[in-house]
Amino acid sequence: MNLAALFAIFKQAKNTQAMNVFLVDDHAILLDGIKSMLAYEGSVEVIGEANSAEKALDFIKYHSVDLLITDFNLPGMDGLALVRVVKKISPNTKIIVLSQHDETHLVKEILKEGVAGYVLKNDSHKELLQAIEAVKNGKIYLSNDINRILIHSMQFPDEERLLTDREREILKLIAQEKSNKEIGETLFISERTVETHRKNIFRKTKTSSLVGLIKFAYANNLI
Amino acid sequence: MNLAALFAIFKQAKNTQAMNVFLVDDHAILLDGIKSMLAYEGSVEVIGEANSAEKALDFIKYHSVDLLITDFNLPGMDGLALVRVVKKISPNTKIIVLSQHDETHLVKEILKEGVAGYVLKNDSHKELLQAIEAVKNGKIYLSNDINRILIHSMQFPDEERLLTDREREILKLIAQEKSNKEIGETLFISERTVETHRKNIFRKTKTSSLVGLIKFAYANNLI
DNA sequence: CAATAAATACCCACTAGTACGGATTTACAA
DNA sequence: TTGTAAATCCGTACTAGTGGGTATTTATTG
Repeated sequence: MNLAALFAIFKQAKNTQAMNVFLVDDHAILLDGIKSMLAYEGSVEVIGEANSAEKALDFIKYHSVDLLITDFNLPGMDGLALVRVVKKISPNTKIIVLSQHDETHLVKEILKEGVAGYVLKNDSHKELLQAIEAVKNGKIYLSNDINRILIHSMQFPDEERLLTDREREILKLIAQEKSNKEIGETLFISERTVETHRKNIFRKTKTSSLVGLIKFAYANNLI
Repeated sequence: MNLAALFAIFKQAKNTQAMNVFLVDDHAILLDGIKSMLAYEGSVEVIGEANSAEKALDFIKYHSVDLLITDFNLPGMDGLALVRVVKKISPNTKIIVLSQHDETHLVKEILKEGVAGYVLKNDSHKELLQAIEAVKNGKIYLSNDINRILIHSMQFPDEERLLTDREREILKLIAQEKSNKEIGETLFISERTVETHRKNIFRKTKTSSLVGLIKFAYANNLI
């Protein structure tokens, strides 16, 4: 009998009402690490994993999942889109988002979708375990850093909506290598209007070069 | 007595010649995951961890480390720089690089420094364990994907040196929001020369807009 | 109702960069 | 030695974008 088997017995012994968990992350190492970490916990059982949102949906469509732990950045369909679909097709599935991102805008965006937890990859594993525990008890769990960010955004509400929706839309098109003219044609507005938006975007993001703007777009996950 | 304690006893029992390991990654969750994963392995003992290259060096300066497992992307000093310093101050320390990057150029760059292993974060944890096992036996371990990349680069040697050193240097400066004039002043060359390089960079990278170029720079870790 | 924010649109002057072009020196490999 | 690659440099014409304005309409909010 090996250690893993021995371990399984112990786990089962203290396992009263285990919650089934499905993991999504494109980094297999991280996935394995979390699985390994959860193996110590009798309260959860990992029933599956996927390295993309699409594969995760394939599973969730046909299986009942209590808890979904997903990365934000995924190849193809991203974490936000996954959350939206899961909330629709399986409303009882709780979701914990595991992300690198601590930008106010992104955090708020995904919290609006009604996720049960948000933990940063920079946080220790204890935060994740606490989040799982909280979710089991029907609570919402945000890691310390996220709480701090949200409080900050309440204290300085002007920072959060830096760019308007339209400006954001235009910035995305700029990042798609479109010229002002093309953007105007795409959005059915005059090139002059695009220029004005562009000026405002530069002013608001405190950048003066296109390069700086693209960096901003990267930092804010607009690319 | 809890499970962890019980586990420690088993570990010690089968522990013959454990290798001490130091981990470096800026994502605490990943760090915790790997630690948890290695806890099953009697052959290695994690003696420390750090979330930055600088902190890792502080430790390595005063302690003997058999194996260093480090991320490539780190805040501040990056993995490549860390490897170089460690190879200098502690030549007997073996190094396994754990990275998201599979760009030929980056992989070759770090392999040149004489690391003992290179595993992608996309690989499963088995690859990492195999790498550790190989390193213990004095071998060099490259994960499957990395091997494939290296073989590909041998088959298509023209792809790897897409940009010359000078062009790379100039691209970095472009990405730092410098104008052609400023770049010329920085490198003590004429603005015209910078223009020529710029043209060549655009041609070689098959991009036509600055935005596309910045994206290329991101993809190739030049930013 | 007044004030504000967002989206729309235009003018003018200016500059940085683009797109052609061509050219020289150095170094290294066939 | 001949050829190639890399790095250096220049001219001219053109365009896209920058920076400075101003102004209108619509919607929201105090």
